Amino acid sequence: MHPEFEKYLKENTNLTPDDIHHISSKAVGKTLRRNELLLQSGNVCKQKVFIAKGLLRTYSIDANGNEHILQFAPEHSWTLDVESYDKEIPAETNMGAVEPTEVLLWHKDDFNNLLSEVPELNKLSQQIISRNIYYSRQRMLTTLSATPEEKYDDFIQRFPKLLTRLPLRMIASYLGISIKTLTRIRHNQLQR
Amino acid sequence: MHPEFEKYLKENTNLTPDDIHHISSKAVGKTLRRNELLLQSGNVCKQKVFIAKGLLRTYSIDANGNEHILQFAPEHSWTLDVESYDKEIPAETNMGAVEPTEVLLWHKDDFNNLLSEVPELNKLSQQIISRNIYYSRQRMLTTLSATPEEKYDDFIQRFPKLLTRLPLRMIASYLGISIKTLTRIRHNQLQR
DNA sequence: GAAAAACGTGGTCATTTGACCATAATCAGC
DNA sequence: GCTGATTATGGTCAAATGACCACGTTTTTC
Repeated sequence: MHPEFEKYLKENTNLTPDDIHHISSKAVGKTLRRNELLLQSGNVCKQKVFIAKGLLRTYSIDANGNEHILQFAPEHSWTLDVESYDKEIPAETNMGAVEPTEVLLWHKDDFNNLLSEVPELNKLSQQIISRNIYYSRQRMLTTLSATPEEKYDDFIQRFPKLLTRLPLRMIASYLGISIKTLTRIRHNQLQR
Repeated sequence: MHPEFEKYLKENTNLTPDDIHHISSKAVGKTLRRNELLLQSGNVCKQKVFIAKGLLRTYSIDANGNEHILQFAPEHSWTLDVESYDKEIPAETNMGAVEPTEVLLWHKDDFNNLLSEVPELNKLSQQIISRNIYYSRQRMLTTLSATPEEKYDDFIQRFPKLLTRLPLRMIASYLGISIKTLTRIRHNQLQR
């Protein structure tokens, strides 16, 4: 049904084939073109999103029109605007495709049913939440303590596969530094 | 038994007096002097912490000896090093008292038992986790997008009561700006 | 495959920021 | 209440950073 997703579950959980099909059967697939939005600021995030292929980003736009990227979600990861999803309030962020992307979507009600029907899915879900918490903390610490160059190096270490798929300005936006600073760093690193 | 804590639960949950006493009975109280550490980097965080009175901070020290503050936890809030607590691995952060502080501590096993025995406590716990997630996101966004002055103003708005209890250098450390920048901002704001 | 859009880099310059130091005021602890 | 430690502020200066602009290259898109 959704082969990439089933492969992901097979590799990352102890779910039975039956459960996998059950979960999979509640999902709706969607294809996004480059730059297409999956969630627009002001709308409520009503779905859990699994990225089967491609790359999404979550970002917000400030008063000066500058984008600030909160998250990248590549294939085999999940994303959503938690607060909007939980509280059913308008999102303050946008979610868009960095490159052509295929996602699976579950409506909140369906997913909640699955969570109570399938304990192993619940466990996976908790794991993902935990990992996000740990990483957010780490990211905050890096943001507070590292120099721009250290942030960039950390990014490369952590997301080596994203490096070539993202325009530099998005990396800069994710790291909270200007693109000028980033090209300067790259320039200096080439010298060595 | 622990009047501040019981007051907190009475005001913030629907727990029955019996449950409240039950939860309270598993807690151990501890008094911290100013600057005393509750958790030291390298040790495992084995307890959930409720602050009955006073103010804790969670911070890490970087290679240059600079402190970076991840969290302030004033009275009637909870804290812990999540990753260390969950995985039972050494913490990379310190937790110390900013001012004389009284805390309640629950050992992990005891707290887990309480969570399964008392559904309403579980609900509270989930709420607290959710709020932390929402706030972390917001903080990251502010950190990425705001000017130092905006960060400071945001801090005042969000934690008006902490302003007078914290040395400026800790606010600067929390905001990720130098104390020099902070005094400059304050100087400018006085002029107006 | 051609036109248009997006991208990475570099130059210049003004501004912001931080490091270091000194000083006066305030606070903590006995 | 006194003493020593901590704190907030300000000066100076160097370095880092960002805004703006231009240009050549690469990538999209139709």
